[in-house]
Amino acid sequence: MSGYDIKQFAAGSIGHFWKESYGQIYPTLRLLQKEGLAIPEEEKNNGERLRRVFRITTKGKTEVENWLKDQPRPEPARSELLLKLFFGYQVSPQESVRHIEAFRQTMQAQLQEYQQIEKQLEKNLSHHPGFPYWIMTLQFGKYRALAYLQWCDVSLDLLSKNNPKDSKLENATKNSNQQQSTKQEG
Amino acid sequence: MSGYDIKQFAAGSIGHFWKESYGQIYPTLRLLQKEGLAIPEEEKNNGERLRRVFRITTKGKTEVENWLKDQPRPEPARSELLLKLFFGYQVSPQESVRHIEAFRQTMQAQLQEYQQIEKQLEKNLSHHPGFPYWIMTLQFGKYRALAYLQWCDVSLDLLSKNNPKDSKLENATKNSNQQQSTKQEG
DNA sequence: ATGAGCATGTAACTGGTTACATGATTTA
DNA sequence: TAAATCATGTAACCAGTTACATGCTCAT
Repeated sequence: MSGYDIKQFAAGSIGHFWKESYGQIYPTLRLLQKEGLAIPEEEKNNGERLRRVFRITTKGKTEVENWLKDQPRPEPARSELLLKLFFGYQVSPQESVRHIEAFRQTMQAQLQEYQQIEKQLEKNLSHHPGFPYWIMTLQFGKYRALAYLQWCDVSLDLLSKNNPKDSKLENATKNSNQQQSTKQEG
Repeated sequence: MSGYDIKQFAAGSIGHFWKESYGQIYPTLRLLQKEGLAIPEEEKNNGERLRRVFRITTKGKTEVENWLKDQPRPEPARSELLLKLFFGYQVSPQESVRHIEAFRQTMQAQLQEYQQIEKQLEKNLSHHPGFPYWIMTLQFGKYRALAYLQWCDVSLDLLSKNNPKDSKLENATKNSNQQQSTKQEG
């Protein structure tokens, strides 16, 4: 693939749990070449656009396999949302409510996206050997999104109990599209 | 607080979703001082150890409040676990099973830790205005851990169906402490 | 012709970790 | 007396993003 291809592929497949920028991809491609893990194909320059396509070497493949077997590093825990909620008592509770509601919407959107991708996958690639693995990564996102949605509900509840002044007002005033049930099929 | 204090406090409170290193803390403290957001107290040097204690200014406090109100940035999505699982079909399925089992253990440990912290909090700080906010951040971790545990179960199931050769062998051979039920009270 | 998309890349910067250097005090 | 912990900090490095520069091609 070319650097551009890699970016496109990543965005359309692993995009919901991994992103790469060109500033990372192009220099890395050079590095892989220098280390003999990838080789450039003959540049298809004749008439067409310049495209620097790389191909993985056998050395590169074994390197990938070893990397796949290595224990993955844990995700660095850094949630700005939780950080702001932790100190939320220092400002009005509405501020925390706002954060959680925004987060809730993001999760709801994510969940729907996952469900759509899953349908597409099932329709088009259910016989690919990668299929169960791809489904797993999607399920991961779905389980997480559902859990977060539930958490949003109990947290909003907790905050409104803690700050009963606006709870009636808010319910009457707002277009309550966050009042939807969280219960869904896994 | 001093830089050391901040590190200690962070580890013991927001530690499960935010970490800071000295390499970050000490230079930042200087920066805050230069910007008038924090001022150093008189150094308690007399007889005792050198301690550079800082205090927040009123300007600093309003800055904090504004920051608390600002929408938190979304967490950068980068899961090495999912990345390795996504390409898992390129190596033996046992490799993916290993990753998931390791992850499962981590989540189980995390869940227990959260539950312990929650008990401690309830015992000692249930009347602090911050209490509901701190509970919320803990609940976040609990909901997530439970969801991940469920995901581990269905994923291990999926992989063993997909690769039925070892499923019987494995079940008989291993000390199956991962066979525990995931069902727990939220 | 104008803008979207194809395609390459670099430079500056930001955020953050790790390793190191130093030395006092407390505890086993 | 050895190790843990208190306490300060810096330098080097690593990972990663953002903004920029360039220019072609294709569809409207």
